Amino acid sequence: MQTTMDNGEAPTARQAEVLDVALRLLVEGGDSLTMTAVARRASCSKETLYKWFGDRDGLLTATVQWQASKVRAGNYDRQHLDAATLRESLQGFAVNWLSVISSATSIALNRVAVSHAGSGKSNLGSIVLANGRFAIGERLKPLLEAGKAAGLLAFDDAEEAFRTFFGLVGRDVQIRLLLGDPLKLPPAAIEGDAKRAVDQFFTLFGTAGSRPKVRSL
Amino acid sequence: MQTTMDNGEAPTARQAEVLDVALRLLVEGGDSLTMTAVARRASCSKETLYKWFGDRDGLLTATVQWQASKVRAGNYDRQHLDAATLRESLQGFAVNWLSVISSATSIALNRVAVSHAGSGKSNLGSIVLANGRFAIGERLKPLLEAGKAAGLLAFDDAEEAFRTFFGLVGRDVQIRLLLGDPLKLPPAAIEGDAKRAVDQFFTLFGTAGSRPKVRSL
DNA sequence: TCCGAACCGTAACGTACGGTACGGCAAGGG
DNA sequence: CCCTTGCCGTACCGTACGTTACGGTTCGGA
Repeated sequence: MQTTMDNGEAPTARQAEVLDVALRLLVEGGDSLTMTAVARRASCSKETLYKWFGDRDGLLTATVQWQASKVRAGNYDRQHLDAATLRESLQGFAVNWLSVISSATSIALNRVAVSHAGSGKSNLGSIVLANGRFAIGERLKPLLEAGKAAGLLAFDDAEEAFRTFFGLVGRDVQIRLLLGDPLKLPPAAIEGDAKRAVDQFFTLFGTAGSRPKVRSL
Repeated sequence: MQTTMDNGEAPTARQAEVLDVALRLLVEGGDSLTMTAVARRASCSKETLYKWFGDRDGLLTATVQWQASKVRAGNYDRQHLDAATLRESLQGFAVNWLSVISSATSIALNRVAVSHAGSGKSNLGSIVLANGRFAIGERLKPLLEAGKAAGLLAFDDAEEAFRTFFGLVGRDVQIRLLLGDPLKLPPAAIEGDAKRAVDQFFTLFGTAGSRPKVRSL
């Protein structure tokens, strides 16, 4: 018999319950996710954990994918694109991204994925990368291309433009949080940062018709 | 008796040898740094390790500080500052920073620091942050202030300007590398990224007299 | 020459945790 | 009613590793 979750099947309600417990333990402290702790907190037996997830890495992988499946947001594809809606969409992306990377869950998940990328004993890093950095890239690039097609943006390579946007939005936030900096990002700060980043992005890549009134902060 | 390295004293030659071994093990794989492995590779006894560093965390801390002490670069403080030298200095910073964060040593160190920041059992995160992100900030801000005083840059808050510079230079590089993305940054790419980042920075914060001829990439 | 300090090498201890085995219980199906 | 299936709870095993202990060697200084 093989484990229940080796493939891409959705977890059952009970399994989701277990994964939520795992997520909570991960947030509480990187290494407090032991099989025994999960079993106790989820009121299930270790035998069940091993049947469902194979081993500890399997549980970790399923947990990361479980969280990823919860975060996935809708794409921004509009028919009508003018400067205002483009700006608004970009700001929405920035707010969403900053909210995600500053959340306790994301920080915990990225920490464990970074650790495992170092030990090379699983591909948690790839999973987090695919559902974080690359997922948002793939969702944002069509918007950038649309902006370019509408004459609102000017760039050669959408990937490069996105990477600059990524840098303007995230700056030093993620690495500081991962390293334990007690940085606080209340909603107001996120909103302000997103607006500044989008302004700066338009300063760099906007065409004459789409420039902000006020220059960078 | 207390451990030899509880304070800020410089390690002896023999201790430096041990710390280099620890560094090498850290690079080889996050969790391959065991006390036994260090002792064997450094041809020293575990007893000595414990006498010198107290415990495993002490050894880790000393290792991180040892690496930090090797990286420290000179400040860029010139008397004469024109647009060209400012640009050159910023580019130097960017090249240096990208080289550091893409080095195997830095990646390994940041990984272990991130892990420990999650477990909260030591302050490796603070140390890495202080010698990385914040050290470069403190070294760069005087340069930015000088640029502002010389009428070459315009910004309200040097810290905010620096954070934008940080984002433009690093973009997604550090998180991708930490998560195991097989991203290659050959010297030519670093040079190109640094130039692009500085160009963009001048587009955002440069005054009329210091703007680049070519707009962003 | 003798002594002690520093250090090497190795053996040993304690523990935490991943993984397995097994007994018991409840539910559903023949 | 009985058998199977799935699961809980717990006890257990093996191992890896941090930490300690100890015997043996080198070396400098009295």
